[in-house]
Amino acid sequence: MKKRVKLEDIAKVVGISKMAASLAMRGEGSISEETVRKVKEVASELGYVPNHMAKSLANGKTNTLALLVSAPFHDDYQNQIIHGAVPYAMSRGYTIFVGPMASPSLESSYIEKYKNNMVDGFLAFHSLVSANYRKLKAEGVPFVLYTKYFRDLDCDYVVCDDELGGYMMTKHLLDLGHRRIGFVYGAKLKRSSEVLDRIKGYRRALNERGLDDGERSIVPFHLHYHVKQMNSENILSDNREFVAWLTAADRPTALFVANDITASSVYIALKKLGLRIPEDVSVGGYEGVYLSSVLDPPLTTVETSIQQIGEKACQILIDKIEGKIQESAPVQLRIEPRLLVRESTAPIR
Amino acid sequence: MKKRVKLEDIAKVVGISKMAASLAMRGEGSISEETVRKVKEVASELGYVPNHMAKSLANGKTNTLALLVSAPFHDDYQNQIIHGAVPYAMSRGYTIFVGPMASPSLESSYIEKYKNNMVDGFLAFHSLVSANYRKLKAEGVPFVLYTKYFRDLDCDYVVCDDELGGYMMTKHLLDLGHRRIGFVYGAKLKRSSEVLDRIKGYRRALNERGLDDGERSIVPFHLHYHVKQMNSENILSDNREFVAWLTAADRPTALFVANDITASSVYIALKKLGLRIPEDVSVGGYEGVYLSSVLDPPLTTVETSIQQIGEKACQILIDKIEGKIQESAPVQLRIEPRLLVRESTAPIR
DNA sequence: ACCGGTAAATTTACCGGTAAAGTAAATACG
DNA sequence: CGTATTTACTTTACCGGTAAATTTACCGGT
Repeated sequence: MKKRVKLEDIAKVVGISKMAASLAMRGEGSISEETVRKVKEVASELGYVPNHMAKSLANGKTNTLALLVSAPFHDDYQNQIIHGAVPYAMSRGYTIFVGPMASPSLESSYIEKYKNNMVDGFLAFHSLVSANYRKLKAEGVPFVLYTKYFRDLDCDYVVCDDELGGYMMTKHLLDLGHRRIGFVYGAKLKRSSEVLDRIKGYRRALNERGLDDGERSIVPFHLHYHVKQMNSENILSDNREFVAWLTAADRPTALFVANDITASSVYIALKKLGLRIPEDVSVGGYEGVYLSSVLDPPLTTVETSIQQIGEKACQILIDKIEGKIQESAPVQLRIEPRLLVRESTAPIR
Repeated sequence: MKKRVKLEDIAKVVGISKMAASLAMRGEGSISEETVRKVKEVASELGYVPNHMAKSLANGKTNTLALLVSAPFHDDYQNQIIHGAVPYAMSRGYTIFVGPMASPSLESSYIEKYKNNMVDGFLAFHSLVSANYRKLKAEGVPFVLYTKYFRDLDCDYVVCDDELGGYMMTKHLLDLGHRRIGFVYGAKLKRSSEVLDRIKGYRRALNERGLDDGERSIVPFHLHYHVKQMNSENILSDNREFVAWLTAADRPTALFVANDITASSVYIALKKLGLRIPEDVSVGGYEGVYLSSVLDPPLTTVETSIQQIGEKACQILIDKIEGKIQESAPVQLRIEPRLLVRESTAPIR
């Protein structure tokens, strides 16, 4: 195995100092066109590849970001974030570490990596605890949250306009004639900003028609991520509140489920209860992931451009890192969602 | 912002040379217990965090791996690989770059990163071209393939025992009395090792009953990844061969679909054709991703422990990098799958 | 008192870049 | 024509570690 080619080798061939070669390669400083040409020629002849570690060590910048993703995730939400962020980052010369937060402690340990000089900043799908990020902010470490933000911490984020999305879906159901519209959320996501905002939009729409009854029509749902065998009895016994409500005389005629994957579980539960979608109950979802399109019937949902969220978040992060965004006020973006009407919602009978 | 603490700072406090501090921190060389204790104490007091870049530059090892994942992927297959690999890697002191192969050219450009001294090795879900990996092998760069391997390149890999899986599913369908069993694969995956092996198992099972009719019952299926609106007319018009076959007099009574996500599209097509699952056609899938459990009816599938594949592949890669595996013969692992019988397959009527 | 051996460090050099300051020759300016 | 400014580099020092060679001190044995 022949030794790696380094700047010095090029310099020697061209007959200049390694510093001149360095400048020539980067097109900085004042180096004659002639020399630049020669250096680049020799570099490609010798197959020169810059040593990233040396570069990073020298200028204290790694051109690397950490992308913290949620776990477990069984739809393609996080995939799409990755697909939005990574290629964009590449196009700007950055690589991305992906950190699935299999356990809460992992989140902190990823964040520790920053301290090792491994990354220049974070893209984060945060867990409930804001402490980690409060610390990052205090230390001036660049980070951008995606999909959900902290209500008690002012920082950069890119999210879907969930309040609007919540409003749109509820409006859609109201327009179909539904009056008893339930809101169902995955029990574990209880108080995430995205759920809270969707609820806000939901209640605003109800309010406009004087139908808001507070928290009463908002119920949690325990979903089964690891349904390997279809022992779907569990799905009913684990959701007594939900079942009681759906079998009551004044059961809701429509359900707005906080996200598609939860909706997929709700579908199973409704079918178990003998309720047809949409004849007996209309169901609306949120996210617009692939999953929603293969459910039977195809799920009406609020589609958010997930890839765009990933890309935008990445863009903001890099801009901040490179000082292209100066204002001290945080960048807070809300991407407008789109109502995607399919076959799981129908006029009330 | 106060300056980072470095080894020299610790050394100065303890009153030794920075080299001694370095050795003490790593527990190498011969440093007195007393000194080691003191160094570690001071280190934690001062909040010392080693500089990863400096370390890497000095010893030519980055403790970083690249994980190349496929794209687009709309189920949780790649997620599970990530979840298998990343935490395991962390536990051995490695971090992982994730590279979605949004375009074929990206694959090469990720591989180039190795040359920048950015990673010690690769975990790869390869595209069809073996050239890249042939080159890696020639250069002695460690890499482990997962899920699919090259038939024309002898290297390390961890895959599902797809021949066995194919056999198991086909046997299951035969045992249910089916005699005309079609094999359906995603048109784009045509000749990947995993599909070929599943076909091999499928044909072996058929052969045992003298039912193998060669390639005739093996048809491609064009699936719709981006079904945003449910214009599922396309799904039929894009799959004329499939439709013709399923509407013929001697249509298959069972379909073995090469993977769950394709099966989800096949479901839609079958429903469009007015064929009930499993009453009219039994359908079997492969992979056992979450998606398969929320389809209606829940899909009978061949479950492979995807996370385990990710973890194993990572383990082998790290072992190779660290020289814990010496034999020159490649490590080639086949993880045994499990038949997961749900409701999409039933005895022939 | 002399020797080899070893524990506990230290010194030197290097990994492969970059920033900052310095220099020599060419060009511009009043 | 002499000085200021550019242009095109070079030199020096440093980023924060590590490997390898070297030093120092102490030990028991003869």
